[in-house]
This record gives sequence, C-alpha cells and structure tokens, in this order.
Amino acid sequence: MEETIIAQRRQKVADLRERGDHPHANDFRVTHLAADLHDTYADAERWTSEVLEADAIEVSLAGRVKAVRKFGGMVFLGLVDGSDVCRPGDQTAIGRRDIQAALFKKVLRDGHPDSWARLELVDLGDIVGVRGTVMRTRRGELSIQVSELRILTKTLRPLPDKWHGLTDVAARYRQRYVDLIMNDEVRRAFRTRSRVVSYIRRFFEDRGYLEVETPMLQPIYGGAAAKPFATHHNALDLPLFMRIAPELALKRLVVGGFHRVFEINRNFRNEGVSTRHNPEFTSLEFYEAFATYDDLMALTETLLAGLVQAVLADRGDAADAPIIEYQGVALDFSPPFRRLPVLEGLVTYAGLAPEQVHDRAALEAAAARVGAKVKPDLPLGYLQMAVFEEACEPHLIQPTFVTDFPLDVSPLSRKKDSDPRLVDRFEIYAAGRELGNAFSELNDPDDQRGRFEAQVSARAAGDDEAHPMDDDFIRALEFGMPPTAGEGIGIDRLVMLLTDAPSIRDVILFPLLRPEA
RNA sequence: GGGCCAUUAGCUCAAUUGGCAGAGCAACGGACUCUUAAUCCGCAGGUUGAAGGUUCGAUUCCUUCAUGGCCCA
Repeated sequence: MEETIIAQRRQKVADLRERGDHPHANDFRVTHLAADLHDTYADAERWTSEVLEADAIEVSLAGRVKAVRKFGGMVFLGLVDGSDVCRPGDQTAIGRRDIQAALFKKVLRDGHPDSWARLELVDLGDIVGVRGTVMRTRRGELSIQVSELRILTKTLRPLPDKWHGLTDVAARYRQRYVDLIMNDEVRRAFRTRSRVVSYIRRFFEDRGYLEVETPMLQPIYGGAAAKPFATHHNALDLPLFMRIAPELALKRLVVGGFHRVFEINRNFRNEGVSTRHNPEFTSLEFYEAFATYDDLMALTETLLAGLVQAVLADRGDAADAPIIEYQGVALDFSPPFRRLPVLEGLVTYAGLAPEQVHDRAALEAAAARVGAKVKPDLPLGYLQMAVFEEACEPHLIQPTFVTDFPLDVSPLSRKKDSDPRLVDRFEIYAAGRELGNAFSELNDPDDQRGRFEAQVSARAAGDDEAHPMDDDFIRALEFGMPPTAGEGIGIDRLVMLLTDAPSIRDVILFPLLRPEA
C-alpha cells in the first residue's frame, strides 16, 4: 500500500513536469513567515476583513501542507512554515507557524487558472508557495487569499495520521524529521535547547570568559571516571580516544594564562544507553582562576535561576520566581540553594552517627541496609559515595549543592585545608539527579602525581573507569596553574529539566539507536 | 546483562477461553464557495516484526531471534 501511494505520487510528479511545472522549483521568493502575519494582523478589531480587503496587502509565503479542505468552488490549505522555531531578527519571540491559504475558483479562474489546476496535484505534506493578499475569513481566521499557488517540493511519502501524529517511539527517534513535522511540542523542546545554549554562552561571555574548543581526539583521555571510545589515526598509526571530558585540556589553558575559559561541546562515554545516558552528550565546562568552589556555587545559582526565568519567558510563561515544573514537581531555583555536605547526608539519610562516617564497618552495614552494592576492599571514599548515592540522591529534589566529597573519588580536586580526607568539591543536584560537578582545582603537581598513581593502582585492581597517568598534565602543573575553580554541567540533563522531558532522548535530536534491521 | 511489556493497513488502534483480520485518519473516485480533526456517498488497502513448532485451524499457545519501552544491575 505504501508502494501504491508512492507510485501515485510519482505519477503526480510526472504530471507536474508535463504541465511545465518543476516539481522541485527553487525560484519562489518568500516575503513573510506565518508568524509575521500573526504578529502584525492579530488584532481582529483593527484588522477586520473589510480593512484587510481594502488594503490588499501582498504577501508571499511558503510552507508544508498540513491540511486540505475542499468545497468544490473553494479550497482551504493549512500551511506550516518554520517560524515557530527560527525567524530572522528577533530570536526571542516564539511565533505561530500555521497559516491558512484560501483559494477561490472564481478568483483563480480569471486571474491564474494554472493555480486552480495545480490543486489537483497537491497532497498532504507537499511544500507549496502561495502569493496573495492578507484576508480574514468569515470565521475570523487570518488567511491568505491566494492569487498564485506553486508546488515547490512534491513529496512522495504520506505523513502520519493528522490527529494522532507519530507516537511510535522508535520511529520518532529514527525518523526525527517526521517527528518534527508532526509534533509541535518536540519542535519547542529543541528550540528551548538552542535558547539554553545561547543563554549560557552569553552569560559567560558577559563575565569575561573566553570560549575555546579543545580536542575530541586524545592520545590520553581523562578528566572523569568513565570508559572511552577507542579509535585510530591511520596516517600517524596512532591509537586515540574520544574524549570523556575536556577538563585536563582546559586547565592547561589556565596554566597558559587563559584565566576564564569555557567550552560547550560533546563528550563521549562508552557506556549503556538509558533515559539519562546517551554515549555522546553535551557538557558545559568552565574554569576561573583565583576563584574557589564557593564562588562557583554563587555563580551556578545565578546561572540556573536566570536560565529558568529565560526559558519561562521564552515559552511565554514569564514568572516572578525561577520555579519550573518537572514531571509534576515544582523545582524552585531561587538562590541560595541548599548545601548538603556528603558526610552530613550520610548522617541525615543513611542512619549513621556523626562519629561513624569514616568507620568502615558502620559504612558497610549502612550499604547493606540501604541496598548499595559495594565490592570488598574499596577505598573508604568509594564506600561513602556508594551509600550516599543510594540513601541521599532520591531526597535531592530541590536544587542542592552536595559538598565536600571524599578525596578517594576526586583525583583532580583540591584537598580541604580543614580535613585532608575531603576535597573542596560540590555537585549540583535537582530532581534527584546530578546536573553538574565542580571543585577548587588541584594545582599542586606532586599531589596530582600521587593522585594519578592511586588511580593507576585502582585501574590495576580492576576499576576500568580510573584515570590513566597523564605526564604532560603534571608537567603543565609544574609550570604553575593559578588557584582555580572549575565546573562541568550536563547540558542534556539540564535541558531535560527545563523542557519537562522524561528521557534524555527527548532532548537529543538524533539519539544513538541500533541500526534498523 | 536480568525481569516485565509491546510489535496487526502509510499513521493511530480493535479483533470474544484457538474459529471468515476490522475501524478512524491518509490514499483513490465522486458531491459541495467559509472550513479549520470540514461533512456526505463510494472504493480500495494485510506475508498480523522474522523464523520455527503445537493444532483440523494460530493475530491469539510454545521456542528462538529482531526492534523498542519500563524497571533492575
């Protein structure tokens, strides 16, 4: 049947050619977007059908045919263009992308008979251009009274059900183009993603940060606890890894005197796929010399609160407070966010006494109690974090800075001056999920070498997410990195929160899938 | 990796403890000059995800596989 439909449409392509119409014409010029007309002529009191008829405002518009309603002597075409997500000029305004074209046989027969004839060859999904005047129908709908109709792109495949759209999840991801044609809320989510990145870029540029790009292909990977993708450079016969984080490259730039840098780019981690993980994902990382992780908490509060309000404003829900609903829960990003030291979390949520938080036996008992799976002989910090993740994370619904992590799990962070078992580090949580990770950077090269060595030992003991040694990074620190604080924020997870998306695949245009059979 | 669920027309979904595979939308033919999920009449469209098995008979039961979803690891 699909073949039948395609064959029928190929016949229409041939018919178009026969009548001298190019089925993929590119000489139609657009003067207006649908959103322009809605913005300009929305006021039905002022722009009555009489006024519009008298003014006879000429416009040319192009879009995809989403609806055809025929009445013998007249036809309505429901068109959509792209003006809901992108428009020249003011990018802060979301517009309506739908506009109706009205074709009257009586008008076209005298003025442009070809256009009336072409209606026979128009299918749902085709991309057409219409020239005409702005009008308002008897029902009050802003429309274009068409004086010329062109088929600009004749399509071969039928669109999904006009009412139910495309709901099959696999099909939506595999054929995202169809998803985007059919589902306006999907279009809006990806527009929001674009606005979020734009906001972040402006936020850091305004604070004197320099945007940089550092290598995706690295001989030595590092900067996070994760498994990399391995690849190979043929000409140099060089094994390479896709980066798991830009951290070590960005800190080399701080050594070089780029004291405020940020990068928004892709990371790659060779891990499973889930509603919260895609093997390639986008992160923001930024580094500021002469700052501490305390400063970054304040910066993060400002960034996220402003971002939430910008997103609310962009979708037309301007609000006084930066409160956004995620999966039915209102998240309040009004500063200051809650601070929760890791060890305090163990006391509050894992039932440990304050004097037990460094006690292996007590931690192991707590791990068993809360259902955290731990291997024997783990360094104490791993044990603490395993208990923390199981017992505390589900409670971190409102934005929370989890602070002062164990040193064992923080090979790149500065030791706390007050307690060398801990580091000056925080993670920002919301909706029970980690959104970002930050610390005062370790800039003592000897300490850093020792931490790498501990990581290498952990790797030898079977931790395949432990860091490899990076001698050049040590050398860079030996040239002196100023006291610095740095942070990474997962853009995809942030956009999930801001678009109320339950799955990371809803905020990645083309998520990784198995190839089609 | 494990458990559960799903896969039927282009799309969205039905199909009685195993008994003729259906509807709406889209398509196709027709009527219709203000509809907006237009309406009305007519017509057509299927290797029921794949392979195998049980059975007189399988969309339905069993096995394996594929793809996806949810939960767990």
